[in-house]
Amino acid sequence: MKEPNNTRARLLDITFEEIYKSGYNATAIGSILKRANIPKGSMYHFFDSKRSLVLAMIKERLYPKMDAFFDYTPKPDISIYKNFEQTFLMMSRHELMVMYGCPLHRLMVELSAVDVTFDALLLTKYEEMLAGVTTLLKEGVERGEFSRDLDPDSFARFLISSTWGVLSLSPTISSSGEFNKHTKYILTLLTTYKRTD
Amino acid sequence: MKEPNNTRARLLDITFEEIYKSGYNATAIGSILKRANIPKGSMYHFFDSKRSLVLAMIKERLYPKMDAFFDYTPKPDISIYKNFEQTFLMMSRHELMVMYGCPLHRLMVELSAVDVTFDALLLTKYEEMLAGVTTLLKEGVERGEFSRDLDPDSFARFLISSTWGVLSLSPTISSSGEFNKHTKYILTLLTTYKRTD
DNA sequence: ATGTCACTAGACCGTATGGTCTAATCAATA
DNA sequence: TATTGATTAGACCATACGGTCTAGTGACAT
Repeated sequence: MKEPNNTRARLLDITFEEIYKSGYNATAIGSILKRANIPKGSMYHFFDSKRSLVLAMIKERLYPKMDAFFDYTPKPDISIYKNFEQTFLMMSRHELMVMYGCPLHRLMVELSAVDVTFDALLLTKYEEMLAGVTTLLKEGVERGEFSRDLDPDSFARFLISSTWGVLSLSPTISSSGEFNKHTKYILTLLTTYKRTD
Repeated sequence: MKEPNNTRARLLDITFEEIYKSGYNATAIGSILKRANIPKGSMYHFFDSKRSLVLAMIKERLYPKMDAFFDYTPKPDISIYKNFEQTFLMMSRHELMVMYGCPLHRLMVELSAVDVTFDALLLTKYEEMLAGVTTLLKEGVERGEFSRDLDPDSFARFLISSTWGVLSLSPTISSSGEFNKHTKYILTLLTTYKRTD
């Protein structure tokens, strides 16, 4: 029996890395193939274009990674505030994230305005993240941890976009320390909505 | 007398627009020339490469525009808080900004990690902005408007990067309304540091 | 009138890139 | 052993792009 063919998998792995680091347009298909030691024929056997290779990479690598990383389920034994705190801590320890920013964001910025298919695909995940963060905040309000003045949806948008903002300055400016200060401000703002009565 | 030759100026104008909308790599030099109705020879008479054309555009168009737009001088008759509020209001009314984000940020994200010359040039302007916002916040602390707990430098970084973050989501997500909510959060956080004693 | 110099004009070139095509492998099955 | 179907291999092609080159053109100075 032929041993499991890992060409497609390796191709997706390396495509993820290259696109993450250099972006879509700046990454030549040839450089991916060279690094992966995979001939062109193989690639065009599995995918019919660079676009569909990257589309598959997004679905089969990027999204699973994000799903494994973020957990939007409110934990009964932990305050929602603490929950956010922990997630930010995890992010700050994720070297790639601090170094290259959020891969979803990078692709959105580069491709959303240009390609409808990418646009739709990437937006879906953004909305999923948004819904997740919103859920957590809603739960916080319902638990009475936060005041009803807190608008979960709009705060979630602020939280995500501002965090993408700092991360997008990497690697030029942003460092782990920079990110931690950012976290502090977000959490301070969140504290503003804590109920004290 | 020959009437003033505006070829170079027009070239820079259109280069600004095209690069702003599509980014550096995605903008072909040919498309700029076509739109401007300028032959290649003219362009290569004034500039020796695409890079130096864009470098000149940054210095002679982008930066002057930013200088004309932002004013970091603390006004004696207006509170620093009000000052920020007004600047955010101006930004929200700037359609291009809300639509395409901050051109400086876009170029930084695309080019900083790649090209040292761009990196240095763009970073300089970022640091200038940062210094400007920091100055305003420092003045606020010195006036006693804000508490000494406010760290001007780090808050300025947060303010800029988070604002770039929302703007970077345009045109897909961000709209004027979105931006206003962002402003609200930033100002709320700033209010946190207001001295009340 | 003529020469000069800044600028215009666009054909042309080399390279990089995405994508195609055909021939070889090779494991599984008949 | 022969056949088949999936996969590998890489030469090859078309195009787009940045950049070069040479020949004009026209205003101004002499």
